[in-house]
This record gives sequence, structure tokens and C-alpha cells, in this order.
Amino acid sequence: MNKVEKLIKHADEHCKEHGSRLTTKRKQVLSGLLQSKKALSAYELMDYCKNEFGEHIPAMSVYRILNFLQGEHLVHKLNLANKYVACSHISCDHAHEVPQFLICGECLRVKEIAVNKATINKLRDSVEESGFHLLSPQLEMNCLCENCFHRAA
Amino acid sequence: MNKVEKLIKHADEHCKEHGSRLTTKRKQVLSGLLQSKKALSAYELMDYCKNEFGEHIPAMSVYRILNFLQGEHLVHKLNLANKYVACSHISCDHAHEVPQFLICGECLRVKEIAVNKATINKLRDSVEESGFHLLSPQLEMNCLCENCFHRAA
DNA sequence: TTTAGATATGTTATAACGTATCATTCGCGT
DNA sequence: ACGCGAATGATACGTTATAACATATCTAAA
Repeated sequence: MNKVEKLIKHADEHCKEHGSRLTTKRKQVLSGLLQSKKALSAYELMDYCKNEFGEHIPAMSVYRILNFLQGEHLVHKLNLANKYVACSHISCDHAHEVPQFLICGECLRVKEIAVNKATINKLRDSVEESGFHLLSPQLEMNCLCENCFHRAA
Repeated sequence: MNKVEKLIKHADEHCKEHGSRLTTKRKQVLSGLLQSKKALSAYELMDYCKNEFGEHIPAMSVYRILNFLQGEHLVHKLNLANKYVACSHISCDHAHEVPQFLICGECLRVKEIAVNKATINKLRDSVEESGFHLLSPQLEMNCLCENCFHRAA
């Protein structure tokens, strides 16, 4: 059993515990994200399922499946870029910190990092000072990854 | 001369200094953003110009105008939301800090704040540690504004 | 003042992302 | 096997954005 399969299995159990079902198509979409180095759009996932499994999943269903997976905390949506990534903590059971994403503007490679809690709290303080209330401190930052950075230089 | 008109005048002079021109349509688009409490899409700006000035500016032109205004640092694009706001520092001449945006998820009201430079640098450090290179530290945060927060509560 | 070049805008087509609505099928308990 | 609710399919449409090419307008030099 390879790495992706193990993660799928883990996700499957996670869903069972919550009384929800990780169906075949949901597994296919999730595995698309798990095997990808970069963030994928709903339409790219459609193509992936077509090519990899010969399954045509219409756009509407892909979006529904992505929503479901987000609800199960298995997938994140990157609002910069309008693309999706598998949560890098699928295999941890502990509740994890709020995710922070580094998105390479060239190749869309994504890294999910943990930012020092104190720094995030400082940010939150700045926000509250101005009368707004932070909903989700998920930050998405426009970056270049190491590869693309060197290629550009 | 009202507030918006004053800001337009200021922007106009700013452009002249840079050898660029703030044409009538560019002024109309900019004034749409200046008078609005919330972030607007290109298409909403199209409608605004139609209703307010009887000018039909096709979508393509609105996008070009928005790009121009961004180049002049008169307007920011919010990548969360895919909408546009006037820079809240149009009337300052000093080069300003990197903008940070608080976006109300309910009403799209936007606040442009300055975050403590040290906090931003901490963030940048976290990023560099993971091998990525921050392109623009413009952060956009999903919030609720005071109004919508109380209405929701 | 005419004309050439640059800048700005218009037109048309199309790609990419996303949702509303209603119909159908699947999986599971009885 | 049957019926119910969850999941998926099909179709149509809305929204955001850009490409490619045509036209208009402004400006500065001949």
C-alpha cells in the first residue's frame, strides 16, 4: 500500500467515525489532491479523474465533493488562486493549528506551514483594534518556491 | 468640491507627475471605488459608470483601467473576493507600508490597516525558513465588520 | 498643420471558475 | 424486495478574466 492509499484509508476511517461516507468518487478526488505537488482547480480534478480512473465526474459534483472534503477537514480551499489542496495533516489525529499557506505564483506548488502562535496573535490584535473580527486566521501568501526563485534569478 | 472630487484631483496631479494621464473614464472608475464603502467587481464598476455617468465602458476596458490604476498605486486588487478598492492613501504623498486588508465576509466592507512592521517580519522569517520567498506581504484577512458581527450575534 | 507614433478604448470571442435547479441513482435499514 | 435519504448527474446559467485585433484620440515633431 503506497503513501496515498494509506492516507485515503486514514481519511476513510475518519469519515466513518463522523458518520459520513467517503465514497469512491470522493476518494478519487481526494487522491488527486494527495498525489499532486501543486494546488489543483476543480476542473483539473475533473480531468485527473477522467485520465486516471476513466470516471467522468461533472464539475458540479466535483464542487460538491470538494465542499464535503472541506467539511471533513481533509481539504483546504486556497482563495488566492481559487484552487484546492489536501490538508497536510490528514494523518494526524490531533486538532491542528490554523493553516498558513505559501503559494508559489509560478508553479502553484503549495506549502502548508505553522506560524508562531504569538505572531498570529499580534496580527489578530491589529485586526481587533480596528473594530473588525477575524473569522479565520488562514493566511495565504504569494511566494516563489525555491526552484522558481532560482530559475527567475 | 466634495471629498471624492478632492481625491480625484490629487490622483490627477499624481499621474501628471508620472507622465501618465488620468482620463475621463479612468476618473469615473476611480470615483466609483472612492465613493463605495465596499469592494467592487469590474462588472459592478461597469454598472456604476452606466448609472452615474451614462457611460458604457466595456468590461475589457474596465479591467485595463483597473490595471492602470493599480500601476499608479491608486487602487488595490483583493484576491480574496476578486474585487477592487481605492487605496486609502491616495492623498498621502509618502511611500506607505505594505497594505493589509480586512474584508468583511458579509457586506464586503474593507478596511486597509497597517500592521506592525516587526510582526510582518516575523511572518517573513517563517516563510523564508521553509524555503519559500515572499513576493508581496500583502495580507488579506477574512473578517466580519463591527456591524455584521453584531447583527450575527 | 499635417502626419506619425504612442496611448487609450472598443469589439468580439472565449477560457476558467462557480452555482441553481431539478432529475436520477445508489446504499442501507427494515 | 422496498422505501427513504444521501449522493450524483445533467443542463443551464452567472461571474470573473484575458486574448486578439480594430479604432479612436492625443501629442510632439517635421
